[in-house]
Amino acid sequence: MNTMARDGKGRRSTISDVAALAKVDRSVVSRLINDDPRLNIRDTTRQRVLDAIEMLGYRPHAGARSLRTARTQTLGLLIPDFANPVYAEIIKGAERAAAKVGSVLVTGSATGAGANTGVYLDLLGHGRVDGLLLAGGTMSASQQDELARIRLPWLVINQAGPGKRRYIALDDQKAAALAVTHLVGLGHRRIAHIGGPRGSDTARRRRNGYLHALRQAGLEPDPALLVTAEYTPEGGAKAMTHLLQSSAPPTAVFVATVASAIGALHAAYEMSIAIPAQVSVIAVHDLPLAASLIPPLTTVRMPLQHLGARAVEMLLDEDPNEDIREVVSEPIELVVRESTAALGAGAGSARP
Amino acid sequence: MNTMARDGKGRRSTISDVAALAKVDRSVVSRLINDDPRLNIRDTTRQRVLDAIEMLGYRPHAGARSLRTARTQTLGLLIPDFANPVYAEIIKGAERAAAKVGSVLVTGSATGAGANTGVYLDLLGHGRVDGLLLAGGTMSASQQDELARIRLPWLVINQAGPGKRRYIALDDQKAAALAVTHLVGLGHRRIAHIGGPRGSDTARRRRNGYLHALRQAGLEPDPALLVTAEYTPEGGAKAMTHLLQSSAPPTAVFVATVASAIGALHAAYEMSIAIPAQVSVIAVHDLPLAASLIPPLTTVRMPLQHLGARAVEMLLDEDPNEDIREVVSEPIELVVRESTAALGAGAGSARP
DNA sequence: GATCGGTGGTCAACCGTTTGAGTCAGGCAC
DNA sequence: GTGCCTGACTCAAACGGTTGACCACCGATC
Repeated sequence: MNTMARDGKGRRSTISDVAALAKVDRSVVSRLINDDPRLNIRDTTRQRVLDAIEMLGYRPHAGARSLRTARTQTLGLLIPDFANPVYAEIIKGAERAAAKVGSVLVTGSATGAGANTGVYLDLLGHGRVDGLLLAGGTMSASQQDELARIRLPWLVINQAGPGKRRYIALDDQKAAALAVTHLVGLGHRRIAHIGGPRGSDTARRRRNGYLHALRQAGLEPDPALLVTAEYTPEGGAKAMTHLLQSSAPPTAVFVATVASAIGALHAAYEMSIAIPAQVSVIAVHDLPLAASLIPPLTTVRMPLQHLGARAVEMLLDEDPNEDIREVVSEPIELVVRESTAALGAGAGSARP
Repeated sequence: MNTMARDGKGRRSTISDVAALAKVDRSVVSRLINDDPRLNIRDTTRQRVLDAIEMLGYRPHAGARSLRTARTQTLGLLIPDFANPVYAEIIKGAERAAAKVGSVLVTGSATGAGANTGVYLDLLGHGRVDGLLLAGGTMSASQQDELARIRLPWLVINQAGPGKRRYIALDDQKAAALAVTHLVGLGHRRIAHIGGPRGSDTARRRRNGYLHALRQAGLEPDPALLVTAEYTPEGGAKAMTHLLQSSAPPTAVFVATVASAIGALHAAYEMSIAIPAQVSVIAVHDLPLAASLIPPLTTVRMPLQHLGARAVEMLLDEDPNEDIREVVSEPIELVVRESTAALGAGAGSARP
């Protein structure tokens, strides 16, 4: 009997197929696969059911289940671009945290949907995920309202500030201060900043941290040393070229992210300017890549995986109607490699 | 009336709430949002319904819908690791293709699930996605059987070979031949290969292409010049160091992927070996990053975005019970930058 | 010999949508 | 006046699981 559901090209088998084959009620099958403690079952019966499941290749239908239970065991993460390696780290942490609570994390990028977050909000909006994480990018107030209206728990990653209601962010200001202080400690006075794009919240905070740390060190920021760039190698290269061509170039550069730093190093190479002999370079985010650049890049390590994991936890634990504002400050630490050197160490420290 | 569903902290609004508020039957609402051609509706009624939807912030419940229609408008993509930038390109292409047919692509990585693909098969298995794309990694025959049993359309990206039943892959053999031929054309005879990890299918095909192209050029492959490495900078660095320390080092190296090439360039830098003056380096995959390496990396460009897009199309178009074997060979082309040079061009072409 | 408490299940309502089939009022042809 | 059509809806049965309530049987207890 029931071979139709087993080997036909036809429909997938359902819980009723399993129940019929095992000669029990559907509810027994359901309680068994969910280990419902209210289930009392003979070992022989249990085995019959398990055999039937195996024989039919039965998997519960996620839609039906979520319809009844109002839970999907799925979390969504929306990022602007998979090509930015920073997100790979955040995703890794978030996936692990999700797995720990028996959920699966699915990630999508705004590029695919024509940079239109709205499309994803529609598609993921209701009954597909239990919560939505929004990383990077920019979020308008109306988009926040929209999210709240949908009654979906949500959390923004790395966008802080007074206009935001539910976020978790890294302490970018501290990271910037750490970088600038390192350069100052090496004797640098003309310290430039290749910041992130306008509108980016992390860029704003790192820039503030840079300005603040300079002043703390008794240095007056020079507007000519403050430029912006996309978070890409191309952006970083353009900005670095601009800085190095100026009449009074910096002796050290604090780059807002490692992707831009790759371009910055490359621009210096193209102009035959030795790093760190002539110019020191330091960047935020200690990605695996950083150690393999030429020269190995001095960075400020940020707890990206932790950020992703913590975001998942808060999304699930906190009341979806309350505001969330959390800033992660630990551990943020300097990783000194070969792209920074003391001012005036001169060509002596340059590689041949 | 019905304020409960609108502004209470309570449940999300359903199609019934909308119908009640607009004083029509649920079916009218349903047909309206799906533009069912069988719907005849007065303009005033239509507006009432639209207003009710807007007022309640109504979104259809994806689970209920997929339960009824047996479609989710969602496709899943499983990759081994988000840190590998090759996948960023594939994802981009796949997302765009999915969006074009009104679906959303969600991506997950095996790392999050403890490297256990099985977990994802369970979670995504049934009723959550309309089809599953599996990229990279390795797939056993039993896993293929499992997928077939679940009756979910699936397709493997970049794993070809006789044991595989449903795949789409790039012509890695051609890419390898292009690389080797370029090096041979520059006069190189001792050409090494830093291949991908054992078990990787792309690695196997690139290695075969390398061996075949060498023989085509009348060169006998030297086993000492054939090493393997993980698809990471660290892996590439280790392999390169090994090659360069040998008593008879190569004059050119064909690296299986750009991530490893980053490490290879770095290893040469650490050993003060000039690229390309002393050793030429070429790699597969022309990622944006390649142009920003030091020196800019000569690569073989592969249509990664096209691969992702085509995978989505085939997943949806082809009969899920038939085998699929497609190899994409066009466009695959050489991108010459500065990491390769003619044999014996000597230190003259090296940068200061 | 009626009652009690497990044990090992069964029954049926419900979750939110979709969709084939049916209803009903009004207009038109004959 | 009857029949037929059409426009504008309404009705109700699925879809596949979950879960609180219920039941039949059996051995033990009072």
